[in-house]
Amino acid sequence: MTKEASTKTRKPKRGQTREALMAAALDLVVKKAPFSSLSLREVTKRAGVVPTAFYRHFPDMSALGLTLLDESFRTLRQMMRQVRQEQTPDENMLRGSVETYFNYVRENRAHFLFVAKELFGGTPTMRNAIRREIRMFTNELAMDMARFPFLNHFSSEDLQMMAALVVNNVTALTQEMLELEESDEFGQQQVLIAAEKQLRLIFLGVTQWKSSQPSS
Amino acid sequence: MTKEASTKTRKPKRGQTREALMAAALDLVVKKAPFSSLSLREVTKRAGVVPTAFYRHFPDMSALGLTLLDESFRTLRQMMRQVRQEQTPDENMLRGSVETYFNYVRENRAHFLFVAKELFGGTPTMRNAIRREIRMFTNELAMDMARFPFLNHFSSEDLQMMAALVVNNVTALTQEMLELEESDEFGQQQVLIAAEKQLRLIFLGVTQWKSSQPSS
DNA sequence: TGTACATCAGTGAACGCGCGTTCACTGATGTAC
DNA sequence: TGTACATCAGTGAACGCGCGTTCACTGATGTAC
Repeated sequence: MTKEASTKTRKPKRGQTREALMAAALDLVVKKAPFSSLSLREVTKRAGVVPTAFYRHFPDMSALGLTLLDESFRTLRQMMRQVRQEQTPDENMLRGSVETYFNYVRENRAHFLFVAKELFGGTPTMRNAIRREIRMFTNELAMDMARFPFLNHFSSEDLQMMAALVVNNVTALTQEMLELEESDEFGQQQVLIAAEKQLRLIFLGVTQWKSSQPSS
Repeated sequence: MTKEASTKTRKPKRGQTREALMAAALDLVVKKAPFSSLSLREVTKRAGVVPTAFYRHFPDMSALGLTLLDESFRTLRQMMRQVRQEQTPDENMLRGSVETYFNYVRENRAHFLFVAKELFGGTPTMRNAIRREIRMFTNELAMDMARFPFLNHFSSEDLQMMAALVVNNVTALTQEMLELEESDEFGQQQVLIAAEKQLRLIFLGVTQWKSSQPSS
């Protein structure tokens, strides 16, 4: 009984080693190798603690990985919702969204690199978790599209297909952007311009699709 | 002098362990982990030779990797050229090419899995080699497109952009297909249908782009 | 054709190393009364 | 407020293991004459 009441003044200082471990792992992913090939010992070394300290915070490396994954997508989801709510569905929306998104990628380079490297190289658990998130984005985008008058007469299969097309391309362009040096401003600008053009072309395809398949 | 003439009856039996090593590595990539996380010892164990035998054929694992990469792309390039030469640029071409390509992916699952997993997780050397190949496909596709009357008035930047759009999507769909179980015929069929639709939509976008930007 | 020799592919023992994980420990922080 | 105790985060030694690589070796295959 007293135990339940005694949680008043707890947890103020906890968790800073935990954060150091997560930061160390992310850091190593950026400048060395995919997360799945990092060793527990090198992560703790970079975090400045002894290897055994790791177990005070995570049962094993894969738990750390899933925590990083969660962290990566939590803020991304938030950002995406914001982008989609603020905009109206025309070409200005397109330019604005693309810029907002790629700025976010640049500001969260480490997290995106982490995800990109695990998308194919990670454990099955990791890969499935990432694919689930991407599928979720695709579904949300399809649902958003369904709300727009000039799109809402498409079948849900067609909307899914279009959303997938957009997400596939943005994913590919994100990977392309991550492959560039952080300092390569010109290259990054090029990717951004290409992204806008490609999405504009898809947008045109969608309007044309509308007239060639007026209803489903 | 006699030495040069003496190469008559050489090399008939050589190289079968070398091939066993390559097959073993590919095999492990399919059912276990990305190539970059395989150990020399497990590759030799699966190939049925002692670890030191490895050095008779490759200086190290990364040399084996680059050989596998070369093998993966050599046959793919060949197939792609054939596809592109046989077809005419209309919607039938699209359906036929997509089917031919994805059949090839299914028949060469191991090689594609190998490449997909290294595309982000591999060493910088490996990643660059893969990206160079993909860029080459994009360039060839852009050049092919330039030869068609209804496309040849676009700027080369626009053609590149369109080709990149196609290649990005096919790459993403290939990864999606590889993520499915080999036995999941239904899922594979779905990806194929989605691929056709998406490319058709891009095709429509291209015709529309033509009229909205009549010349560059 | 027969013999002596060179080349080559695969062997097996041995090395030092970084790995994940266990354990008993220490000292700091929080809690009860 | 002061004291006795519990909880907790980090330590450091130790373990057995798989790793890449070295080395001297063996026996088979190919070559010269």
